Amino acid sequence: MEPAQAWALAGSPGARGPEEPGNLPWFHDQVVPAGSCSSRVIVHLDLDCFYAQVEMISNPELKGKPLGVQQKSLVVTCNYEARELGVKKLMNVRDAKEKCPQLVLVNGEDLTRYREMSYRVTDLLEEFSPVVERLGFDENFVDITDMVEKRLQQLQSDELAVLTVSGHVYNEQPVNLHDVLHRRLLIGSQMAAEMREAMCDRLGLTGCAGVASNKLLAKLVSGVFKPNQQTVLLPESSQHLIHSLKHIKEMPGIGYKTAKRLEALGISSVHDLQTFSPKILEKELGIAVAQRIQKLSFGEDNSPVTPSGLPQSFSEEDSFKKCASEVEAKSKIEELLASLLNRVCQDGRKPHTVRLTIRRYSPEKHCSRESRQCPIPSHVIQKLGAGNYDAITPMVDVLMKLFRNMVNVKMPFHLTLLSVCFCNLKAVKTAKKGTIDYYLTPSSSTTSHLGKRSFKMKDTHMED
DNA sequence: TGGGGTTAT
DNA sequence: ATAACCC
Repeated sequence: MEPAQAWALAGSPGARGPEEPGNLPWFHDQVVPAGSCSSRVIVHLDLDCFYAQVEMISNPELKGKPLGVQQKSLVVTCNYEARELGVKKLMNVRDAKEKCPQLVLVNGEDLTRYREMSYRVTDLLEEFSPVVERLGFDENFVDITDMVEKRLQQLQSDELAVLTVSGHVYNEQPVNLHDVLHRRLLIGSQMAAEMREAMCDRLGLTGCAGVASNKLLAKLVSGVFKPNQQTVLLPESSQHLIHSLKHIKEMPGIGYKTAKRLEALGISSVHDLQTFSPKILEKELGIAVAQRIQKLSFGEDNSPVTPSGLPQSFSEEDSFKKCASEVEAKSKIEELLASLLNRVCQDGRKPHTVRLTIRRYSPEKHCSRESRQCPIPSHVIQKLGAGNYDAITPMVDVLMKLFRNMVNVKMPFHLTLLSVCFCNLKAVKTAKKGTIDYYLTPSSSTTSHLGKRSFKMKDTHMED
């Protein structure tokens, strides 16, 4: 944990800082009436090399050694010991071994344990505020505006005077305790520290946090001090933060494609994007993208933290060098399906749509995927859940129809990826107590709903 | 380049 | 159904 920073008190009487407004007495509330300003406090939490951390928890003997997590021929992530020896994320296994012959590799193609730990993190954060948005398996946004406001109201004026930051302040900007926005962000930094401490104490995980007034800035600032540290951004430093990006591709929300198109327009820096003609940008990218990314370039992002809740889809995929026959494809699809049925069973909800995705081999060309989807026949949906053994054969039949719809099996083909996705998940009707349905519904008594992420109990005798 | 996810069109 | 984005 970082030591309390000396400049946390830089806004005390006598210290420099932004000029005090008028003749306001110390700690007099500012002109912005409570509750009437729409400024938010957002925290972004980002676990350190998440897969590697999970592996080190699974097998503590790996701790202290350079560790990489391998999927196929890639080291998808690695711990900090490995990074110090030159291993990078998404590095080829051959290059990684060459750089670091002592590198220990574990296979990370099965995401089950990562997914489970990921949801434990989200669940923990939801104890602080229900407004938690997941981003991948290892990042979460939390909107703590309301909690911060409540804590500030509780504070007495003598406590306000000694309010301190937890962790770093971006750009070493002095804190002004007279500024209500600063006060709120400091409380936010303390709550972020509490979240990180809870993650460490209860799950054994370390990570970074960023606290700012919107998602974009919180995410950008969370990565400033790594690993296992946190940073708060005060509003006066937001321009400094966004201009610290060396290229617009580093802006979250500007991906590979958009960056390429912007580059074709001569836009490569944040400043280029800020000053580019909005009209021309709208014509090139469409009004929606143009307006959104140009706002991003100023550090403006009004997108809400959208609670993720339960997942919208479950998918499993496998990539390989070559799949060129229908029987081969069928056996791979059966494998993917077996794992998926287990997951769907545990979730408790039922998918109403299934999708099959393939990637065809093509030399050089950027890999594009094709997919076909269809409703799951209702009689198959009903077979989902219990042992789901009766569901597998009809599901494979459905999937092979989708397969033959995409791939002409009478012609030679060469696939490099297969993926099966269950989506359009619907809650299983829960029969009301006392009704006829309650006593006739077969699955309701084996479903346990302990909070949001319910699960199916393993076959146990049914009482009650 | 893996094995996932989301939203917009 | 695809394309873009995120990790």
